[in-house]
Amino acid sequence: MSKPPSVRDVAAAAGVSIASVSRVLNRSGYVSEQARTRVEQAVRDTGYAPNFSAKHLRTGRSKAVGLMVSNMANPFLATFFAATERCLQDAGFSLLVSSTYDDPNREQELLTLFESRRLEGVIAFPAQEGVPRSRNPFALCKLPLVVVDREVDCHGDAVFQDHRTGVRLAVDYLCALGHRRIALFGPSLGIRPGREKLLGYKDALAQRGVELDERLVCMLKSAVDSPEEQMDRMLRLHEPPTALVALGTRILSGALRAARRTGRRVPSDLSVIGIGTENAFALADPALTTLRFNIDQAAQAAAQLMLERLGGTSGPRRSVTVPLDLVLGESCGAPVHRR
Amino acid sequence: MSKPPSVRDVAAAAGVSIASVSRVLNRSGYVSEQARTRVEQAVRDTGYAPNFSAKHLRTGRSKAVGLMVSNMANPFLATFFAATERCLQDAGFSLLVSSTYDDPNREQELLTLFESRRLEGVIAFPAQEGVPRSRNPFALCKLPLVVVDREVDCHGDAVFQDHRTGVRLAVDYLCALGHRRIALFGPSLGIRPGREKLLGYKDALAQRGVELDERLVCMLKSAVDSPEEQMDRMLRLHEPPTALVALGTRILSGALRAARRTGRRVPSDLSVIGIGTENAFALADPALTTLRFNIDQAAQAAAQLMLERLGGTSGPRRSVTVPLDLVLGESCGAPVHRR
DNA sequence: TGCGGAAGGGCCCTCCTCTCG
DNA sequence: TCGAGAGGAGGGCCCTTCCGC
Repeated sequence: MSKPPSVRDVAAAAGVSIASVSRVLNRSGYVSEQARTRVEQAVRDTGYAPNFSAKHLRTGRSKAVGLMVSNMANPFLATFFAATERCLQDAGFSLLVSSTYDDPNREQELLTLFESRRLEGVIAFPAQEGVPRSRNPFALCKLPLVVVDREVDCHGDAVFQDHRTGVRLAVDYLCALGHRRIALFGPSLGIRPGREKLLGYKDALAQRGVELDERLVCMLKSAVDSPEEQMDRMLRLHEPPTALVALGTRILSGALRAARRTGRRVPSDLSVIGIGTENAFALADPALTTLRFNIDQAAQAAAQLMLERLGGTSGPRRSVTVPLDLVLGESCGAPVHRR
Repeated sequence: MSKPPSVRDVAAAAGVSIASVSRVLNRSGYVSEQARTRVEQAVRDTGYAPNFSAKHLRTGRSKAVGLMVSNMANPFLATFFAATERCLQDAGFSLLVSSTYDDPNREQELLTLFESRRLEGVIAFPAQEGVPRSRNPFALCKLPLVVVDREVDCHGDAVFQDHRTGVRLAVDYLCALGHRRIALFGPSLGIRPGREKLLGYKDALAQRGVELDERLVCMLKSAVDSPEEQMDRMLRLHEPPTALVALGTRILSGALRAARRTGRRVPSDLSVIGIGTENAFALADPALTTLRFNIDQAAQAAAQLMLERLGGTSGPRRSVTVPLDLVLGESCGAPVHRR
């Protein structure tokens, strides 16, 4: 457990001053060819690795960015992380990641930790929207910030996914197949993705002249809400839905379970559209028609915005919107009228 | 963009010396009640957050651990990460995570980065086994190390999943249902999980007195290998398999596609067992009988081993083995003889 | 031009001093 | 007079960079 070598050790081994070692390592200033080779040899001999913390203290740059998500077990977030890392590592940045489990206290703590570690910026999926600026840790945080898929009143740049257009396309597709009774299941209206999805649903119905039936809409309020029970309820309506747009993985499997219990088959009795990452539905049979996230695009946009800020770009908030794609499978067909 | 406040600023604001500020913050030494409250107030007023890098430089502890995985988009690894983080954060450690995409060069670079950042330890899923010690970056790395699910010749502690017993249980279950022709699809034999799985398969067959037919075994060599084609081949055998053990998500969906093309139904014509995390197969219909990873257990074991080493435990390598559970669904039944 | 000396960045901790009972 | 509690001064962790030879 001996201490790792420092510049001093390298300088001694190479027979030069520590200043020269630093010059060689950072390729700055004038160094003779001879000194350079001796230093390089000494670095290898001693197994020297420069101490990032000391460097940080001196230069003021930690070369690290924080990523704050609700839960890394969520495949969307995990994939987003992987893609973000790929973008940032070429610029020499490391990524410190942490899950908040949507706990505002944890968000607060984490931002404090990020500030303590003097990270250079933060990319975040905040848990809440509508928190007044004065009590909003994100607004209070002075670090460069990129907020993804949330409307938060703060200085940060923003990346949005175009849930609204995505859902509009999906519902429009079902209308085109002849459906008029289309059930919508989605996440909470408390955050942007849920609100935008509902808007997209309404857009499509309005455009097609289909009347909105509130009984076919279920935007879940908590993780405890049961999509299965809600679907049960809808299927017992006088005019039950002939199509299902289920905008969440857990939501979809719950709703489908209810549908199966009534003996309905996909797509003959019920057309179904889901949402997710590329691999989420590999097992579905028949292949599921899906709204697909463009995760790489979103992550690249976030990383790009961050890198530009870190590079010194100033100016007002910017925002980037990334589309959702409708990928056709075999889970949708024309509606059949039952009695 | 003014510089963040330092202990000096806090000391000035509180009207005490720097040493007293430090004593309050680290609750060490004697501080009067009055001084304490003044310092605490000054910390709030100035928005002071101690500089981790400076602290690290001074104390020699970075309070951070590295995690190296092949690809965070893999749900198993993402869930493992989340669980590891939960264990380490209570002890005040941050986690620096990175994906290597199974590139040994990247592994090497990453270990160098971890050493530069003076991380206190590394938890890793190395890409390769059998690399001689002298050229193995993990053996050469001097940091405390925990290796997960790989047999690597190095000083690190180890966490293993008991693939062998898990697969033995799964195959034995199929044998008990009457199956004798059981197809096995698995990952490469190049790393431990693949080897152990094959051993478990052989264990069960031997125990049940079923002869091993090599034509029913397909351990994929690369991500390009097509499980679909291999399953096709098996289904054209004179005595095709009546059951399928597919030990990978992509593997399973490929093999199932081939089976469906021949008109086989699950479980009447083909019994199926998969492997994965809790949520992986929520959509499968019928519910899939699954070998389930105990990810939390594995992550806790890895974190625990690491924390003990960081706490100063010395001594020889230790290893922990975590079981896989067989979770019954409705995808298995008695075999039907076709002609 | 090429090199070395030295300062300084934020923090912790080891001394040391001072005060009061 | 002495000892215990409280706080101040300063060195050094490792690195970069400004100066000056």
